[in-house]
Amino acid sequence: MPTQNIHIAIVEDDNEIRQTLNLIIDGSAGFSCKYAFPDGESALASIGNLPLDIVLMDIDLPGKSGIAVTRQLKRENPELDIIMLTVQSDDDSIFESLCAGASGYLLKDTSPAELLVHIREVYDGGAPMSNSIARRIINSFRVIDNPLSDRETEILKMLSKGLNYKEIAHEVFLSPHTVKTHIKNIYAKLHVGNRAEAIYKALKQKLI
Amino acid sequence: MPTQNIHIAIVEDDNEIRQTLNLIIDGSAGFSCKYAFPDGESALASIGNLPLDIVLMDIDLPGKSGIAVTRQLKRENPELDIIMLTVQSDDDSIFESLCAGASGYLLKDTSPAELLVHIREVYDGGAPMSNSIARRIINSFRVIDNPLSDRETEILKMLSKGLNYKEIAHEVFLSPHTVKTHIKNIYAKLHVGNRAEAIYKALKQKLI
DNA sequence: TTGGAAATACCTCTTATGGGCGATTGACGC
DNA sequence: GCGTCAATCGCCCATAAGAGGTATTTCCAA
Repeated sequence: MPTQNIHIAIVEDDNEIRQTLNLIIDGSAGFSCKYAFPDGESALASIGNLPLDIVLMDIDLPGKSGIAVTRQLKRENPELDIIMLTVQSDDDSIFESLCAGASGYLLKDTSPAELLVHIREVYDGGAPMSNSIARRIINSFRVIDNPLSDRETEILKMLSKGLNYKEIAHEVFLSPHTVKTHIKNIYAKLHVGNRAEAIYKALKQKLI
Repeated sequence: MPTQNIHIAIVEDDNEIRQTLNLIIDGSAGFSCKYAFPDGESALASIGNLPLDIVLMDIDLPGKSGIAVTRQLKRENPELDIIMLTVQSDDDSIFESLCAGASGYLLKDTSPAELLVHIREVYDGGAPMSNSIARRIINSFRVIDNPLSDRETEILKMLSKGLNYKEIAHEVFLSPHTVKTHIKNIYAKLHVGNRAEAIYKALKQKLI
C-alpha cells in the first residue's frame, strides 16, 4: 500500500543544483517536488499557500539569507519543516539556523539517496544532521566543570529566579547573613562581582 | 582490506539485554565487545585501563546512574565516546546525558542493525540520535520571539556583563537616567522585577 | 591528625537598585 | 493628521546589594 507523497520545495540559487535536486526528488517514489525557488523573496511570496511538507533551504542566497527566510517561513507556517542544505558548516550558521527553526541540517556532500532518507526522517518527526554537524551540536551541551557546592548551586538558582537575600533565606531555612555569605563565595568562585554577571556566567557554563 | 575493529564495552544491568548485545556486537564483523558491566561502579573500576573506543551506557542502573557514570568516565577519559542506550526519553535524561558528555543518544527500540550503524557513526565522529530525540534537541534551540528593541537588547547584554547604570551610560553615550528608563522598560516587557531574573529569562529565551 | 572545604552566622558602611512619578522628540503606520 | 511607541532625560526615596571584615562547626581526605 503506497503511502502519501511527501511534498517538497527547494530554495537554492544555483540553477544546476536546483534543477538536479528537483529532478531527483520528484522522480523518486513517494516524493513530490513541484516548486523550486532561486531566492528567498520568491519563496516567501509563494510558500504558505502551497500544500508543502518540507522545504530544502540553502543558506547562501542572493538577497535575504536562507536563515532569515527560514525564520520568517517558520513564523508564518509553524508546521512546515525546513531542512538546511548548504555548504556552510561554521558554528554560527548551524546554531542560527536551528534557532531560526530548522528541523535538520545537511551538508551538500550528502548523497541523493541519503537526502531522500533524511527527508523521510524529518517527515517522520526526526531531525537529521550530517555527522560532523550532529557532533558539534551535542558538544555545545558539554559542561566544563562546576566549582560550586550543592548549597551554592541551590542558592544561585534562586538568585536567577529574582529572589533577594531574605526570600532565599526563608526558602532554605537559613539566616539572611548566611545566604549573603554563600553568595559572596559564589561570586568569588565565578570571578564576578554581582548577580547579573554571576547568572550570566552560570547559565553560559550550564551550572544552573 | 578490513578496517580495524571498533572496541566496545557495555554498561547495562539487565542480564539478558547485556548478554544479547554483547553477542550481537562481538559477532559482527568490524566490531569487538569483550567487556560488559552490570553497574556503573564496576565499569568505572575497569574502564580506563582498557583499550576501548566506545561505551554503550544504560541510564537506569543500580547504584550510580548512567549519567553520573558518564560524567566521571568522560572526566577521566575525554577521548572515550559514550552512547546512551536507554528507555528514558524525558527531556531531563536527554539533556543531562549530553551535558555529561554523551556522544549519542539511542532508545532501546533501536534495531541491532541500526545500532551497529550508529556505533560506526560515533566512531567516525558523528553523534547519532533516535529520531524523536534529535527533534527534541533541535527544538531546544528554537527562539520564541523577541519583544525587546535593539537598544534594549544592547543594554541587556551589558547588564549581563555586570555593568551598572553609570558604566552602561558611558558605553552607549547616554544619560544614566535614560539607561535606567530602558532597563525599567526591559523589566516590564520581560515581566520581571530585577536584573537577576531579567538575565535568566533573556538567556533562557535566547534574547541575548 | 591535620588541613581544607563547606556550611553556618553576624556586623558596618557605602553605593546601586528599583518603584513611582513626569516629560519631550521623532518615526512610522493607518 | 493622529496615535503609538522607541528613545531620550529628569527627580525622589526606601531598600537591596556588595565590600570589608570575624567566627564556629562539621566532615572528608591526605
